[in-house]
Amino acid sequence: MGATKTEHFTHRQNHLAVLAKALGHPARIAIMDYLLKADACICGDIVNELPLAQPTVSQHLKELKNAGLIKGNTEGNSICYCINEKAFQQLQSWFTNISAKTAVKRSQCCYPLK
Amino acid sequence: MGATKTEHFTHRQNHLAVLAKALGHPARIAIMDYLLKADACICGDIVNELPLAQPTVSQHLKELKNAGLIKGNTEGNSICYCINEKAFQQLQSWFTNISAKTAVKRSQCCYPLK
DNA sequence: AATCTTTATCGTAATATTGCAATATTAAAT
DNA sequence: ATTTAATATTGCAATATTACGATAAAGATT
Repeated sequence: MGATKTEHFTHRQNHLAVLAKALGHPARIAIMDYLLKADACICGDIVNELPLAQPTVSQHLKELKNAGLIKGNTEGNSICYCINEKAFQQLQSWFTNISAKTAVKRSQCCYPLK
Repeated sequence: MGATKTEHFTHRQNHLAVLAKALGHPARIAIMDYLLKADACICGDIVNELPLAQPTVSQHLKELKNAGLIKGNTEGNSICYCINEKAFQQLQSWFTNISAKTAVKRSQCCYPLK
């Protein structure tokens, strides 16, 4: 026991979970924030922006990259990172779907007068 | 070591991470899917819908509830669940923000000809 | 070539998550 | 009051994550 039973779920469910899981750490949210804040992609100084040791940041970047949320481009001896729009579109379309559906049943759901 | 260093990040970053983390498991995506699929909130039969033992499902529901993503309403000896729209709006607005910003710099970012 | 800079990997300790059997709890039904 | 049904909690084993020091790798600089 202990390992997630991915085989019981759909490919889509597993994929959404992988994306969400990758964003499920404040350091990785902070990385995304930083990539967004900048006007262009970020080359090199992500480590200095975070309150974590370099190996830890490297590990977080790797996880975001494995999930497909960011792209990295070697530029000399440093690496330029930016957000991978496509992965975010998948998440966003799911959220849009949820918002649309919950809006429909908002009034009738869960806390009726009874 | 081993524990997430939440104190180094902003409240907003930690909160977004909590929401994303709660969605970072296929069983919990499946629960959300099921709550969405139904026309109204779901009373009672979530356990039967998932390929996991009852205590495991109960635990996943608890995590979604703790994160604020779903609401549970006791109805006799069963519980009615539905999605908490507000929590999703926070995530969605973040994603919308990301999409808008990445669209702007799409062409200039990360894989220049060079 | 030696050195510096940047990023990755290894190893490891601390902590968290996942899953479930067993058991408890709570309310309905008999 | 017992029994039944639905959900929660406890306890525990297996596995995963987090963090970082030490070290490696790869390109830039001198």
